[in-house]
Amino acid sequence: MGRVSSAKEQLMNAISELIWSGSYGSTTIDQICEKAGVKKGSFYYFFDSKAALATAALDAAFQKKKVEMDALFSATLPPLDRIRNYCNYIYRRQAEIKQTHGFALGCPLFTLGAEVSTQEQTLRAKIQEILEYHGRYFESAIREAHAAGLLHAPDPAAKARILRAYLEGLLTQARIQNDVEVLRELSCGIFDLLGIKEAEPAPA
Amino acid sequence: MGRVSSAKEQLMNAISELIWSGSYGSTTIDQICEKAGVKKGSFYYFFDSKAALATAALDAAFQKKKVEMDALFSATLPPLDRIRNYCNYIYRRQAEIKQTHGFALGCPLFTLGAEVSTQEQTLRAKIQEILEYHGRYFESAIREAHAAGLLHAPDPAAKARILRAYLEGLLTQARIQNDVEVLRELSCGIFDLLGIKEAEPAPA
DNA sequence: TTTATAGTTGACTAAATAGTCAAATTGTTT
DNA sequence: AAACAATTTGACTATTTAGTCAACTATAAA
Repeated sequence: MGRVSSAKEQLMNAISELIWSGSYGSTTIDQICEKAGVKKGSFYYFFDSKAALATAALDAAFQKKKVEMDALFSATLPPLDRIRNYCNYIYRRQAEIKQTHGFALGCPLFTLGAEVSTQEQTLRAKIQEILEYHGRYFESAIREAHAAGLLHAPDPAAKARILRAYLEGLLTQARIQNDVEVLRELSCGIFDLLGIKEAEPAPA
Repeated sequence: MGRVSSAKEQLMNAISELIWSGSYGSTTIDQICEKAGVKKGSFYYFFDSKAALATAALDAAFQKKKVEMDALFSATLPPLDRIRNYCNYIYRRQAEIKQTHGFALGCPLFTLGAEVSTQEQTLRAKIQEILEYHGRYFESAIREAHAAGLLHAPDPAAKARILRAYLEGLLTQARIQNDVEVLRELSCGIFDLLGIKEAEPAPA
């Protein structure tokens, strides 16, 4: 009952875009509302603050992303292929972003986390939660690869953390240098870290 | 002639602290001035903008840091010891920061770079310059280690980039999780990436 | 078609923020 | 000690920003 609205979704999309292409601190509520085509009164009808909206937006974005991740890390694939898949996916995606936005934007979660982690604790907690979730895809693939004797990783969780540090570091380098090409090294480095020889770089 | 002043230095120290412990976007000129014990008029007497001050501050901070870096990567040390040195230094330093600030702050350059790279191009350029400079310490150590047959790295520059991506990724993880302990894995991961077996974690 | 409910609007206030400037002050040089 | 140049100051303006609210509107259900 009552009228229905897409304002919530509009606002979440708007803040995601603005933070990713700029930063959390530099996006104002007015900007968000304008981009969303929603008046400020409606903003405050749905959300208490910018931080609350951002938190909700992260959740919503991850629900969408999860579908893609599940496909890339599908259990039907050999475990190392899942990781390779994901590396290539990241390169392609960032190249696409650079094409459309003019900037290599890196990982929205990690960038935002680095910015707000000392200031917005609920946001920080949400980001940490999602990042950990991402880690599980790696952990599972590594565990399976280890069991299959494809590599030596007695502590898959630790290995996954290392891999993700490298991955996020490289993505952030891409953002800072505004250069997607640094991501060509992604899969090489990952397989280096896994102790596996793998010559071919990401396809162009 | 005329009077002398420490306001410039005060302002540079203040903005460095504030950005590191918070973020670029959330530190205001008023805050900077207050922390520096300097009136806003003086701020604008010395600097055109927050971005200009930040750029100057990065330069100044790096001049100081360089002395430490030169010592840690001293040519008198075996090349792999330099890298191990630096890893341990980072862990100790971050632990110290967490002690005094209550937060693991990570790398100020990387965090700032991630935040502003799409918005403040002169800042971005300066950050990139300094980060590249840091990379040279690694590159040189790796080249020397390779020449000495301590590891296999035919492209030391590429290897250095990979190492630094991992290093910065891990530091940023420490910031996001507000947990220094993730840095225990730093040297293990680094030596993994270098293709060297090394069991012992960072000392407590 | 009424009614209750969910959502929208714009006009408003208060506070924070960036940026300016003429006058005052202080240290250096002669 | 006079003159000069470098720095400081506080009081100012203009803008941006967050946040509020009562009146209004659309829709689903009764």
